[in-house]
Amino acid sequence: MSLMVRRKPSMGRQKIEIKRIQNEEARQVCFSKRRSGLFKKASELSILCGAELGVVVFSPAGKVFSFGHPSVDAVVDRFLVGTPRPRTTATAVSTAVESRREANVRELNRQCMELHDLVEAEKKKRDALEKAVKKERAGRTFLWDADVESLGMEELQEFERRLAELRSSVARRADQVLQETLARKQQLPVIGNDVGVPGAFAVKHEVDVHPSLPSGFFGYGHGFFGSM
Amino acid sequence: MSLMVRRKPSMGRQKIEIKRIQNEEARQVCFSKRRSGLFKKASELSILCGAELGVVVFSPAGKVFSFGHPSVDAVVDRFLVGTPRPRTTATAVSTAVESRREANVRELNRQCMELHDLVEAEKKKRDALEKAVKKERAGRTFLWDADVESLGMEELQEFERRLAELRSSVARRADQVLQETLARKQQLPVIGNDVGVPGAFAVKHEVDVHPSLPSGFFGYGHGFFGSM
DNA sequence: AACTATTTATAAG
DNA sequence: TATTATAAATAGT
Repeated sequence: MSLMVRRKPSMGRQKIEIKRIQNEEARQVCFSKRRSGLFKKASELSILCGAELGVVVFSPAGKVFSFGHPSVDAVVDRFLVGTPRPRTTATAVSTAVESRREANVRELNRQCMELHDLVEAEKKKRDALEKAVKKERAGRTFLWDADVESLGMEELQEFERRLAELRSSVARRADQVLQETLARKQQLPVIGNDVGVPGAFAVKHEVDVHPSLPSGFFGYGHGFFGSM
Repeated sequence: MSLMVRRKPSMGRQKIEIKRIQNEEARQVCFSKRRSGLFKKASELSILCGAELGVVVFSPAGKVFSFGHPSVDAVVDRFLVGTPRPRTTATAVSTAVESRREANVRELNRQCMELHDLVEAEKKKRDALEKAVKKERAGRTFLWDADVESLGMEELQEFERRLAELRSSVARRADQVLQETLARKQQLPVIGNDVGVPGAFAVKHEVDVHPSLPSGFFGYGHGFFGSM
C-alpha cells in the first residue's frame, strides 16, 4: 500500500467579497471567466424559458462583448421601442429613449422605496428575534442552574422529582445499551437487568448545527420585483 | 427530543437538460429564479471588474426587465454609438441636462445597491439570531424532553453528567432553603450544612411554559428619495 | 415562499 | 489551459 502522502492540490474556491478587484491581472482573469459565465447563464435562460434577452458588456479596457437571443440588436431595438420590432426613424427612437429613461427613473425610485421598506422590516424582525433570544436564554437559565439559587422549596421538590425521573430513564437506557453491547461482543444472550448509572466518562455532546439558509435575490435596474 | 432523526426533506437539485421547459408554471418559476441569478451575476461582474454592462430580458409574457451599470441606457447608448449599423440615436448627448440626468440615474442605482446590501446584512443578522433561538430552545428542550430511549452510550454519559450537576445544585439550594427556614422559625442562627435532598413532599409545580416567538411585523417609511 | 440536496460556477494554484 | 476544493446557484418539494 502506497503511503498516500499527497497534500491538497488546491485550496479550492475561496469566498471573495464583491468589491473591485485591485490586482489588475486577477481582475482581467476574473472578467473573462465571469463574462463567459454570464453569457452562459443568459443563454440558458433564453433557451429554458423562451425569453428574449440581450447582454452587452464593456471590458475595463473598452472592448465590447455581447450576447443576445435572438440577437442583441433585435433585443436592443425592442427595448428602445418598447414593443416588438417595427422599424423606426432616428427621431422616433430618440423619443422612445427619452420616455424609456423617464420610466426607468420612476421605476428606480419605486424600487428604492421598496428596498427601504424591506430594510425597515428586516430591522424590526431582528429586534423581535433579539427579544426572543433573550427570553429563550432566560428560560434556559432557569432550568439549568442559575435560578436554582432562587427557587423555593416547592419548586425544588418538583425539580428534584423530575431529575429523579430522568435519572431513572437514563439509568435504564444505559443498562440496556450496555447489555446490548456486551451481548453483541460476546455473542451471548442478554441475561441481567441491573440498573447501572454510567458516569465516569467524559463525553462530548454533538449539538445540531443547522446549515445556513440560502439568501434572497434581487436585481437592479428595473422590473425587479414585478412578476412577469 | 429525538436527536436529529431527520430524513431527506428534498431530493435536492436535479440535473436538467438545457431545452425549453414545457410546463408553463415551472417555466415561470425558473424564469424568475434565473433572471435574478443573471442580474446578480451581472452586478458582481460590474463591481468586481469595473465593467460597464447592460442586460435586457423580455419574459415570455413580454414584460421587460433590465439591469445596467452604470445604467442600461448608458450602456445601450454606448453600444449603439460604437456599433457600425443603422444609426438609430441622434446621440448629441452630453448636454448639461443629459449628464445631470445620467448622474442622477447612477446615483439612484447606487442607492438601490446600497439598500440591497443593507437588506442582505439584516437578513444575515436575522438568520444568526434565528439559529441562536433554535440553539437555545434545543438546549432547553434537551433536559426535560430528551428521548432517552434513543440515546447512545456517549450521550447517556453526557446526560448523566448534567443531571448530576443539576442535582448538586438543587441539593445545595434545598439545604440552604431548609436552613433558612428553620433559622427563621426557631429564631436560631444557622449552624448545620448537610446537603440534603428533598423528595418526600408532593408538590404542585408551576411549569414555565415559554411563549412562542413574536412574529414579524412591518413598518412603512418612504418618501426619502426626492424626485429629480 | 422556504428549504436542502445537488449541480454548477469559480478562486486559487 | 487544466485541475480541484469550495462557494454559489438552483431543481424539486
